[in-house]
Amino acid sequence: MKIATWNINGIKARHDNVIAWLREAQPDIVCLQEIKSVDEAFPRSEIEALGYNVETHGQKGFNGVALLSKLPFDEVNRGLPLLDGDAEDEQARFIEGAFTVGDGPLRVAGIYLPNGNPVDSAKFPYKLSWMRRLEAWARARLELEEPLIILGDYNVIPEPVDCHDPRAWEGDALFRPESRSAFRALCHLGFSEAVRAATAASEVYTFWDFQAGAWQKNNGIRIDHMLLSPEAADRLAAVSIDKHTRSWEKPSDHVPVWLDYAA
DNA sequence: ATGTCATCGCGTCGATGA
Repeated sequence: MKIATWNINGIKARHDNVIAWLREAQPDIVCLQEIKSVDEAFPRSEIEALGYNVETHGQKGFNGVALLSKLPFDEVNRGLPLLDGDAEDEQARFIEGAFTVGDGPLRVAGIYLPNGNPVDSAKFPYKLSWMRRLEAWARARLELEEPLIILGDYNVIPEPVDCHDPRAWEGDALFRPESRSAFRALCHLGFSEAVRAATAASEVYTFWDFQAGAWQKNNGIRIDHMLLSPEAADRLAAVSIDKHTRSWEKPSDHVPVWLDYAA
């Protein structure tokens, strides 16, 4: 079965592209980020008509995540738990679904990790604290020893090979040592990162900026990731990036990334 | 590193976020 992530950069602007891609790619489970919509404004019934169960965690104007699944949801959780001392978090960036695949469980968490720029603002510490929360949550989930996939827009460029021009990203929140180190710490809990489990190739990107002809110059970055628990990694059969959607009319700046999971 | 894009607000552009 096909499990995918896509930062669509607004469901209102991307409505037709999302429907077209669902019809074309036929994914079984999809995590969408940046729906930029409240739950009531999400085109739920239209996507249900394509055979999906739909769960959203939206907010007005910004952020917002959704889970679409051809399998029924056994459980849905919205929002990443806080740690002791954390302030309330109003931002909709996390949704988790539990499913039954064959006779076993599968957990899928869709995340939209904070961008963190500019680094001299409160946004950067918010990013790092969000990553600490994600690590704590993931650590607890791993104790279940179940197939778990955490996928979405991580807003982290893991290594220099994951961007066209590393020097241009020096100092950026996506490439700061603190961000990369927190991402590595998460992986080192025991996750396999699907794209790098499949290939060591360079110029493998998932995002191209709208500005300065980034797409035409292939000036991209790899920031949309899929992390698999050991139980899920055992079933990883293939990985792919739907790069062609970046040249569609009115594209998102991100493209869908997906894996084939042996059911 | 900015040649862009999406959204909101009550306004037909500016602020904000990425």
